[in-house]
Amino acid sequence: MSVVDAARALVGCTLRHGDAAGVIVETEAYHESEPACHAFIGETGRSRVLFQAPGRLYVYRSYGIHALANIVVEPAGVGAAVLIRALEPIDGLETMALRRGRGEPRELCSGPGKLTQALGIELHHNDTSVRDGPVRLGPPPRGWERPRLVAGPRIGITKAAELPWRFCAADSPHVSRPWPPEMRRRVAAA
DNA sequence: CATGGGATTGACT
DNA sequence: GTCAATCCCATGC
Repeated sequence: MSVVDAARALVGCTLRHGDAAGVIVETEAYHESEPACHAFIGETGRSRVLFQAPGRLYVYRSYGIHALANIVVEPAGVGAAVLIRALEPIDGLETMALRRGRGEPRELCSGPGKLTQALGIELHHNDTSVRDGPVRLGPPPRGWERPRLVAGPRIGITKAAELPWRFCAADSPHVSRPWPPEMRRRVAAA
């Protein structure tokens, strides 16, 4: 599966660490062929995990402060991953609130740095498995309707900023940054 | 070994 | 709207 298809398909799936869990409502795709991806420069100490077989967790420190979580996709040898940018909290909200220092549900996981803090994902989770490891990817919750998706440019990057590789659950109040309705482009749910 | 940049957030004007 | 915090890593000397 291409990393862009994977980014679409991951919206609606669940991410869990211990008792804290949420439904993914926002993702971005990163691929070695474009310069915003950490794998663009090739396989280095940092990007090594991106070239692993699918299903590894790639965690790195951003701006010296935040840990950002990605799920590695594409076959081994191809550097690509999906950044998890926002969750709708569904479990362990009290734990999340303690870690975040604030309790409003929309402030718990509505950003890539916020959700890792809320779930307790740290750098030592880098290169663990999302199937067997402490941080696990799961199917959509029972009875959960697959959301309509909207696509747009990725947030906060300076290179390859034109690619519409950001995917959000339409109208979710838990996305990191909504964009105006006239800028939205509908895409088919994967 | 020194330096610069960054897939962010929260506080402040 | 602006801006600082803060650290890992890649690069260059």
